[in-house]
Amino acid sequence: MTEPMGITSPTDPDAVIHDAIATLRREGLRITVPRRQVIDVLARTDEHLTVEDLHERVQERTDGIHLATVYRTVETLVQRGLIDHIHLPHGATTYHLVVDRNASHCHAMCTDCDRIIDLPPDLLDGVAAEVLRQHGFELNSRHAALTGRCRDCRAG
Amino acid sequence: MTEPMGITSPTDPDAVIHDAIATLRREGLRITVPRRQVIDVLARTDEHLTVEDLHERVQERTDGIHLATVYRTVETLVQRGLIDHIHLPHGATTYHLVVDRNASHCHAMCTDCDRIIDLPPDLLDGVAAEVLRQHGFELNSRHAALTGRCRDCRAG
DNA sequence: CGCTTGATGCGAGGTTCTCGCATTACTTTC
DNA sequence: GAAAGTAATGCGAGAACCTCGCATCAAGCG
Repeated sequence: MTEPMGITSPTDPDAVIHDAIATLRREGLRITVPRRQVIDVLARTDEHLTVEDLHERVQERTDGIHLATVYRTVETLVQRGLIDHIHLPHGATTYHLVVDRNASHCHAMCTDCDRIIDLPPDLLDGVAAEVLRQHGFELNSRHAALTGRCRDCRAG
Repeated sequence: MTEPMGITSPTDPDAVIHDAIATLRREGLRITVPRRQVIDVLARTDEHLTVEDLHERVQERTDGIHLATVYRTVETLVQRGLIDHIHLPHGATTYHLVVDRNASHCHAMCTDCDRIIDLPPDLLDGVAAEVLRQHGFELNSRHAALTGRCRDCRAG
């Protein structure tokens, strides 16, 4: 992997934003209004947002930012490891900021209520090791959006 | 969980087709040409096919079957538990016949070459139990399309 | 064989996402 | 602080995947 990113206070939006901007700059990428806004929105929520969601919220702040730009922005941020994306059954891809690069967590989605629950980062470690040994397949647990039924829907 | 793998001859297409048709009939559903063809195609391959794939192959046999019909057919077959569908990142949903209803397997997709590899049915059993206990979330490992990089792509 | 109604064919259209191209604006250099 | 070079954006067209309503057809029944 890469060198440990010295994140000071993990949930302080301003610090996260500053780090993200610094990373972009370090990689030779330009700091544009759309990029600032997308990072800002993601840094100030713990929700998992679709591009549509992001576009909507970014629009509320700065008018005229095109949907295609948001798509390109999240693509860029994913490539640089600044945000994670998970693919959901029956729906769009959702995005969320990477706070700790060494502990990106797993997700599960309820097929009844579409809610997303976060799971421990190490949940699939054992399985990953097993799959690597048996099948030579290197699991990326980040993208693994598991599915099932959540506590509430099972009860209801 | 038990391990009832390979009781009769699990890969005999004709037997599988016969069973599937019988199930449809038992459920009061009509046995139509499109349904026959979709089941037939799926029974004679171990690939994971998209609706587009299915439509193409069905068309080669009987002309005039509409794409929308294939969509409706797979939906019906999924509902009756005759086929499984998995949602893939960056692509369409793929379908494959359920051979053993007690041991539907897991899947992983290579993000480099888009290949799908089948994984043991019990791979996520431990994780599923853990998630259920800790989070009350009932995992459905059928839909869980894991992602990562396959042996070939890691080597290349 | 004819009836009933579930299933299909068809096309319109929705949603999610991509792409090419002209224009804008971020960064660097002077 | 202005000009230059080019990365990034805004825009619209359109691809890919999927859904739906409705008229028609045919599977299964007696």
